[in-house]
Amino acid sequence: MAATLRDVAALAGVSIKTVSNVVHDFEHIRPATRSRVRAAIDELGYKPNITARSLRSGRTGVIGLALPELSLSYFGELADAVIRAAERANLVVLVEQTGGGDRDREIAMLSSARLQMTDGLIFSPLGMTSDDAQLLAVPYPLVVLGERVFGGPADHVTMQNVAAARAATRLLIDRGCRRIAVIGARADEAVGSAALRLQGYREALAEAELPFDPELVGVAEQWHRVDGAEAMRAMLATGVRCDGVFGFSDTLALGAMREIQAAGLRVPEDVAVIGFDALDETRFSLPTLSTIDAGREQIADTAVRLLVERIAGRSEPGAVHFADFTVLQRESTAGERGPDPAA
Amino acid sequence: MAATLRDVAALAGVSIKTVSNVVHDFEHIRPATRSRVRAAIDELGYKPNITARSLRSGRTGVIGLALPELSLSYFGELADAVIRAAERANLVVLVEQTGGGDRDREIAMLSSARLQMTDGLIFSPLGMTSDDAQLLAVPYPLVVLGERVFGGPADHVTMQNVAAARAATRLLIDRGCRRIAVIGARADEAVGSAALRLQGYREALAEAELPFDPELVGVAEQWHRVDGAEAMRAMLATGVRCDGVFGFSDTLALGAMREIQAAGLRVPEDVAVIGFDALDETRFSLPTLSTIDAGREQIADTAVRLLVERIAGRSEPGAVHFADFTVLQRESTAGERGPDPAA
DNA sequence: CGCCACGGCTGCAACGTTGTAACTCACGCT
DNA sequence: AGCGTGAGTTACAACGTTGCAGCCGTGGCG
Repeated sequence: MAATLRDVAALAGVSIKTVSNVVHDFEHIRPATRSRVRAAIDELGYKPNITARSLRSGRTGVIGLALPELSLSYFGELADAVIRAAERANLVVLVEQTGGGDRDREIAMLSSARLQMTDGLIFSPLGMTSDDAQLLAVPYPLVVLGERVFGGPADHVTMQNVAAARAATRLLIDRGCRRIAVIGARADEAVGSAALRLQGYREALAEAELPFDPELVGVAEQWHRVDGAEAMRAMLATGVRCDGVFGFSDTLALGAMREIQAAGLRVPEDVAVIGFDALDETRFSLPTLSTIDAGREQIADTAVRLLVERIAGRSEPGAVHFADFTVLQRESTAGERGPDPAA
Repeated sequence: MAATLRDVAALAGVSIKTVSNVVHDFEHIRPATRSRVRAAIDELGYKPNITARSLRSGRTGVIGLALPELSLSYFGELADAVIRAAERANLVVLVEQTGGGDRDREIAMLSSARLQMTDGLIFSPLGMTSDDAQLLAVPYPLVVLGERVFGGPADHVTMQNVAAARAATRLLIDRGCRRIAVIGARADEAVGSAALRLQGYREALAEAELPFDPELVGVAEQWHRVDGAEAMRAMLATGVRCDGVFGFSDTLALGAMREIQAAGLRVPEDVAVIGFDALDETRFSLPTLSTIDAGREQIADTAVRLLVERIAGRSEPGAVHFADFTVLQRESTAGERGPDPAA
């Protein structure tokens, strides 16, 4: 059995509370008493019982992180960042998976008994919509990530999807691309990353006075690599030609790039490609993939900071925070494209 | 404030203990009482306080998972599998990162106060060695994963590295490869994945009576994609020729494959490539990458099962469990290679 | 008829910690 | 001498739960 305050107190010949005071570096303790207690602590190898402390204080020092799937690189990298940010705040992270966009599981997670021992939750939904916003009125501190649910009663940390997508598209336009395909649109989606990035794409086209061609919109309900490949293959098969591709995620872009190359086209000479997310692996594809760093580290830091503030009871929830983004120019959009000979 | 047993008891006009009995589906309760208590529970929205229950019972229902980095795909997928396996056992997972092979951090993790509220730990070290085995004698249930520490006093779940590496090499040999390079050896390593996989490689060569050529051993201390690319580039730069490459991990193999293609060689026609780990993304590379599924799901299931047994106090620790492996034959090793014209 | 068994329920103590109030000195001031 | 002050320490209660012993009443059995 592990030693308790009582054991230490008995050995040191003081009261339990004095030992507790020593553990907490309380000021008014005689040096002699302090060292006697310290010795007893060392001798018994005493470690405070966190569970008892939690019961007493109402805090566990644990925060929950609910996200779709760790095996998706984006969420693996996000969890990495959240855990590191939490560690800096002396918190530890309990990770739950909701599956890839399973709305019911996401909603169930919000009232899961498994989260009881958590001081608060960072929640990244993929299946809920703004219609479900009122479900975010939970009786514990909550910070929501992502683009699925807006207008809820919780703090919200998100990225500048429209502006970042506009910048990505603009990069292709500046490089000389005139027929730019997107990969990753969702058929029935009004909110969410896909809709916002599509909006940014259209804004960039409009700014450059380029026409919007529905044939250049590749639909992909899931955003795995295979989905990007299939969408690209389908587009190429219909004979639609493009000189630039904007993948709404890096995995989509990498899948699409594979199909472009398999079709005998060169990247970036024939088709330039840019992704979104700045996954580590984009630095090592062939060619290296240009992408958007939408501020994942900053999102993790901000989410943890907001959650800590909410746990401490400071500030009112409901604010929306946008992270900064960066365009990462790599090989897949390198070079300058001359005037289009076919135009 | 959340409702407690006391509140429910007062509302239902029964004792606290009766409410507790209802919550726990205790048998001998009059239906009338039961429904009255149930109604009070619903009215107040009572949820048991897990922290208090933990203090009383000594169990938290939380297990720890300590691994190097979630942003490495292998560990992201491992964590995914562990969390799913834990969920089936009604456990929730607290994830800690030790960094990529930081021995001191790994050792510190074993006695971290942050794990106090955990019933046990699944630990995947990357920097420790068998010299540190006695450090695994911790006063809580522990299951160790991986190839770094053998002979410790904890349960151990691992993969059949030697046999699986032999099978991977054998696949290349059967395909007709005669000069097979490996990527991912570590200079100073006696134990660990690299050493074991190198041993399997050498056994397969010996079986086929092929010579072992040190020039074909590519060193890579880290196993990111960039390390595989660099090792391969270095080997190609020295003029060493090979017709097959066995990457000790999928990321290494994918990095190596990129360099092979960048050098103007075709995969699999000029050089066949096989990896190790069966990462999801190997299904979507160009060409798709043959690899070894070393039994990640089974490892996660077994680790959770053993930990549960140890928490329950059943069985003595110290056993080593080996997962089954599968060879996944894909495009990167497709086709039959004729007799080597240069031979 | 007396006793036991048992269904149905209650009260108390305990898990290990911490906040609050209070106690005991020693000291210095009036 | 009497009193306030504050350092050093302690006792007690409480956080919300569950195990245990035990209470009361009813019905069956010898």
